[in-house]
Amino acid sequence: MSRPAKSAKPDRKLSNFLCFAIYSANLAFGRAYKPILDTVGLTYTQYIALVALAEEDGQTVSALGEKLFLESNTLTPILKKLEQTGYIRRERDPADERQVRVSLTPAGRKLLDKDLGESLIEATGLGEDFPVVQKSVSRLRDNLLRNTKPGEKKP
Amino acid sequence: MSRPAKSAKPDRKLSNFLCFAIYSANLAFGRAYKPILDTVGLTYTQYIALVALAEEDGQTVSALGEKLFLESNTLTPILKKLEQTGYIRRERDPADERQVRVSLTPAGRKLLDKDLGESLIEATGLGEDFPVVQKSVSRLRDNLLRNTKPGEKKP
DNA sequence: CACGATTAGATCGTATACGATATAACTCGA
DNA sequence: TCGAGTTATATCGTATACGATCTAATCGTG
Repeated sequence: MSRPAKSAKPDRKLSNFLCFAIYSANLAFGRAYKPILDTVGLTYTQYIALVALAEEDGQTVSALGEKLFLESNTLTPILKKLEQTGYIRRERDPADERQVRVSLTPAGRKLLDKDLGESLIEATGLGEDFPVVQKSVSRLRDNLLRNTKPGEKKP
Repeated sequence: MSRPAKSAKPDRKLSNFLCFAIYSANLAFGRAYKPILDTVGLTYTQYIALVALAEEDGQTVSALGEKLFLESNTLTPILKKLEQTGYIRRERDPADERQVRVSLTPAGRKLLDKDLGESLIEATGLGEDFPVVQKSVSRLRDNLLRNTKPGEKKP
């Protein structure tokens, strides 16, 4: 989607598309994190999932999915991999066998103490705009999700 | 990566991670575009590739890849799909048979005239901040790519 | 001009995303 | 309480991303 324009014919250039800016910035983050995460045997998404898990231990797959905006079809394989790597545990909730509770292992907790992304803060070159951009993009995401919920129209 | 903090122990919450904001905003864009793009039989990435192609017809795969920050391993299958769907043509350059020139078909050009993302501008809820966010995120991307080039260090 | 080095695309294997569907566990009303 | 409906997770098929590698075409240098 390109930026708003008063004129009838907006500039249909890639560089004016906000969606492309986000898309390509996401690629860039993935690449920036790769060499760092390779040292601990994690992928970008796996790392993000660990951070979400750190906020609250013993979450169900759906709860984690709500934080991450992902569902079980995507999350299950990722969590299985993280379990296999030894950073998390997955166990059925005895009180409701449908649910799977996910928790950090000591290895997982130790990993998160390292603050692996610290070195990238400077690499963004945003300086004091950092929190502003972070908030704008989060707001953008929330608005998009709310305003385009499947089958819904805005009032 | 979380936002900068003066304190020794920054808030390691998901919501403070710029990379997560970008990651999830990208998911949100993909979902927002889906119902629109479904009507013309395109995926999100395929659509972005078409827009990049519209900037200049007859580009090589690498040239397109530079605009999109993608390489042939990702781009080739996408372009083959777009050819199959009838929106582009792919042909070896007679002057250098290694290169593949990609061009829009009339159907592809017609599609791009429709301005499919227009309706999402409002859904971002950014209002007049739209171009500001677009530029900040693009800058962020460029900085990340420049400052973390494989094996390189900043001076 | 021959031949090793380089270049452009393509292919393959792995890891996400995600719609559609499957499966097992729980809920709730007749 | 029993069976229909619901819920939580998992599975499957398709489409990206991307490192590693392959192949064919071109280039460069002796």
